[in-house]
Amino acid sequence: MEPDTQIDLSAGARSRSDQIAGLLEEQILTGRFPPGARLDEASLAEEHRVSRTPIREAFQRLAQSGLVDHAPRRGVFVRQTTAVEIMEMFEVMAEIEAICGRLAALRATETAVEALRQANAACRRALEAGDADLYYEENGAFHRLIYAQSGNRYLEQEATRLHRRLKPYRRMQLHLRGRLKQSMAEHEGIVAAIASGDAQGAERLLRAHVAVQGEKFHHLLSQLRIDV
Amino acid sequence: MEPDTQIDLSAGARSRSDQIAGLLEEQILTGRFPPGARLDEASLAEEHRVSRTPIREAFQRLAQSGLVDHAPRRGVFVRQTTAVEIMEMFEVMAEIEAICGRLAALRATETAVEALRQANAACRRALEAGDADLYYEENGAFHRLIYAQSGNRYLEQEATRLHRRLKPYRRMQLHLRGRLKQSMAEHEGIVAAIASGDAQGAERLLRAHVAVQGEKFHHLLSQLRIDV
DNA sequence: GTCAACCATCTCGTATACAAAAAGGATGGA
DNA sequence: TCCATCCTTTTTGTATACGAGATGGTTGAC
Repeated sequence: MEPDTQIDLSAGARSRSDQIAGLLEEQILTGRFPPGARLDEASLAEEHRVSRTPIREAFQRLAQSGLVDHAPRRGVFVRQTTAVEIMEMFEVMAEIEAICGRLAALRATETAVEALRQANAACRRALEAGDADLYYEENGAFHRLIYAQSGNRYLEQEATRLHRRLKPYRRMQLHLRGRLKQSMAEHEGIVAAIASGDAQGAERLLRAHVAVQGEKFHHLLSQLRIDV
Repeated sequence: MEPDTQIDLSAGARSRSDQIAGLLEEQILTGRFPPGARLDEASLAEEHRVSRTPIREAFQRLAQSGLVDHAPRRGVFVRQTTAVEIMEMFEVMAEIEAICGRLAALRATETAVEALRQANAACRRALEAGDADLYYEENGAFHRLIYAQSGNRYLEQEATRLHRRLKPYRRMQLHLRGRLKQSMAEHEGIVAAIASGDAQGAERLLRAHVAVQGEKFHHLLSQLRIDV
C-alpha cells in the first residue's frame, strides 16, 4: 500500500460501542447518572443486551472526553464537574469563539456571509415564533457556521467539541427572561462585523456574547443553589 | 456513596493498555509507523506479549487523540497529518498561547512571575551551554508555566494537550540557525510583559512567538521537500 | 483478453472465560 | 467495645473463542 493514501472513514458504519457511548453521554448529561455515580459494567451490559466489551470501549471514550473518571481496578465514576470548571470552560469558549470571529471576518467569502445571514434569519424566525428550543438549535447552527468560516479546520473541530461539551449548561439558560432577545441583538452585530471585515469588532462582540453565557450560568447557580 | 466525593485517580497504577498506548504514540511520532501504515492487532499483541484486548484499547486512545484513523471492520491506520493541518494547529496554538499570556499578565502573582523568571533563566543557561535539547526541554517548562498562570485549569489542560501534539514538528526546528537565540530574546519580552501586567503586550508577543514556529515549519517543509 | 461474480481467507467486533486485585464483612484479640 | 487481620465476594483487566463482514484471488462467461 502506498503510504500517502488517506483512509476514508466517512462511512456511517458506527459500531455498537460507539452508539452506546453516545447514549451514555446523553444519559449522564441529562442526569440519569448523577455526578459521583458509579457506572456498572455488568448491569449496563445486561441493559443494552451486549457483553462487557462494548461497554468498556464506551467507557474509554467517555473517560477521554472528560465526562467520567476511570479509577483503575475500581471502576468508572461520573465526573463531578464543579461550577468553577464550567466557568473556566465558558471563559475558554468565549476566547475561542472570539478567535473564530476574528478569522472569519478576515477570511469569509461573500457567499459564506450570506449563509451566516440566513442562519441568523432562522434564529429570528424562531425567536418571533417564541420557540425557545428551535432558537437553541438555530443558534447552534449559527455558531458552527462561524467556526467553519474561520477557515481553520482544526479550530473548527476544537470549537465544536467545546460547544458540545457546554451544551447542557447553555441549555439551562434558555428560559431566562429576555435572554433570547438580547442574544438575537448580539447576533446582528456579529454578522455586521464579519460582513464588513471588522476583525476586532467581531472578536470583541463574540467574546462578550459568549462570556455573558458564563455569567448567566453563574447567576443561575447562585439563584437556584444547584450543585452541578 | 455520597455523590459529591470526587474520585482520586492520581494513582500511578496505569494499566497495560495505557502503557502500550503511550509507546505506540511515541513510535508513530518517531516514524516507526509511517503515515498510512496499518497497525496490525495480532502482530502488535504478539510483540508486546499481550492479547488483542489491550492493543485495541490502546488503538482507541490513539484514534481519539487523532493520531490514527479507525476504519470500521478494516483496521487502524496511521493518520496522514497534512502540512495544512499542522499549519492550522500552529495557528491555534499561537492563539491559545496568546490567551494564556493575556490572562497570565492579568492574574499572575509575584511569586508566579518569579517562577517564570527562573524558568527563563534555565532556558538561557541551556542556550549558553549550546545544548539545544536541554533548551527544548526548558522552553517547554517555560511555556507550561504560562499556561498554568492563566489561572484557568481547563485552558491549561487544552494548551498542554496541543503543545504535546505539536511536539514533533517543533522539534524539527531545533537546529535551525539562529532560532534559539531569537526565541530567547522573545522570551525576555514575554516575561517583561507578564511581569508588568501588560496584557495586550503579552498576548501580542506570545502570538508572534508561536506563529513564527508555524512559519519556520513551513520553510523547513519547502526546503526539505519532506512529506509530513 | 477483459470483466464480473463467486469463494476462500483473513481480520475485526463481540461474547465468554479466567485470573488478579480490591472491597466488605466476619472473626478474633486487646 | 473497638480495632486489626483474614477471608469471602465482587469486579476489574486480560485472554481466548466465535461469528460476521471485508478483502483478494480465481474461475467462468462474454
